[in-house]
Amino acid sequence: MHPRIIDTLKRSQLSVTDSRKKILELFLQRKAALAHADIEQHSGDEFDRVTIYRTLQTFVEKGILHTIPSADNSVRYALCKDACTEGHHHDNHVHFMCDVCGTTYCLDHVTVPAVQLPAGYQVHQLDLVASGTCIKCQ
Amino acid sequence: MHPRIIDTLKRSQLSVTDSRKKILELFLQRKAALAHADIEQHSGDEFDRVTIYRTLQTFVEKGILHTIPSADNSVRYALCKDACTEGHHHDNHVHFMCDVCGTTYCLDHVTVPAVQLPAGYQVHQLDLVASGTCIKCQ
DNA sequence: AATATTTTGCAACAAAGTTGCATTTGTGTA
DNA sequence: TACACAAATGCAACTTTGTTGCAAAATATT
Repeated sequence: MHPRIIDTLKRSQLSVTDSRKKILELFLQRKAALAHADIEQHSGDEFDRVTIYRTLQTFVEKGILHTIPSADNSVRYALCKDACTEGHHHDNHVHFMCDVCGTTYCLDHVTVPAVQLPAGYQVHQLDLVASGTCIKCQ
Repeated sequence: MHPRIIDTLKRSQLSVTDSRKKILELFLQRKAALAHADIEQHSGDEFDRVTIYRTLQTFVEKGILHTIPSADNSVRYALCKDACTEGHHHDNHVHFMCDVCGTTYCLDHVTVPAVQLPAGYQVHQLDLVASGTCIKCQ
């Protein structure tokens, strides 16, 4: 088990349960973002579907995961950078979604450039999703 | 009926049907983006749910509408700029989603800035969604 | 007006997401 | 360690959302 798992859960004042440990481990192992369905597959029949929904929701609320918008009605989740060392951290990085293999990546080192919006729009968040062909699918 | 409706459909080689006229008119009337559910509400029991799904899909394929990604599992649709005069036109404008009233706007005059991605990622599309508080909800 | 093509509505289904509640598991404390 | 309290899980039932095939209806073509 990844050494940060327990810490991460305790820092967020969450009970340390099997499903949370397993789901968090999944995200730590794979660098890519995961949709609900991916997690359901990877965890087999180990946990109830409802538990997975609730766990994801909890993790988002606690700032452990963030959501990545998509145009295909399947929201992906990814670890918040430094979630396991510093807690919630808003950094507005770019996401990349591969049209071929479907993998979604957090490009942690590419930040969303500032955008000048018309007067009257107060921006709280900026999501930039690039899509195309990823390194592996060229 | 909006004068451009018939033209738009014919230019895309689509049969001019009641549901298509009505749905296109909805988009022409309201400036904001619409989700499937919005359309279902606004058209009452006039059309079958399936027809609405298929119409939206057709309009996207023909370049009449484009999709706007979201993090809440409800893709919005909006008229492609100049869809009714010039056909499909790729312009990568910014979208704004209001957290308060839920309205999604196309900011046609704000373009998505170029982003430098790591080598190996081939970008075909860029979607920038800003969220926060819109003019009406301040 | 007659025929060919396209679109629609229906029905049945599949997938995705939600809610309430009893049971189980985890946490803090004596 | 055992106890009591709090929190999380699993189950069942349900709602919502999206898909598919096919006959009937509407539209386009001649």
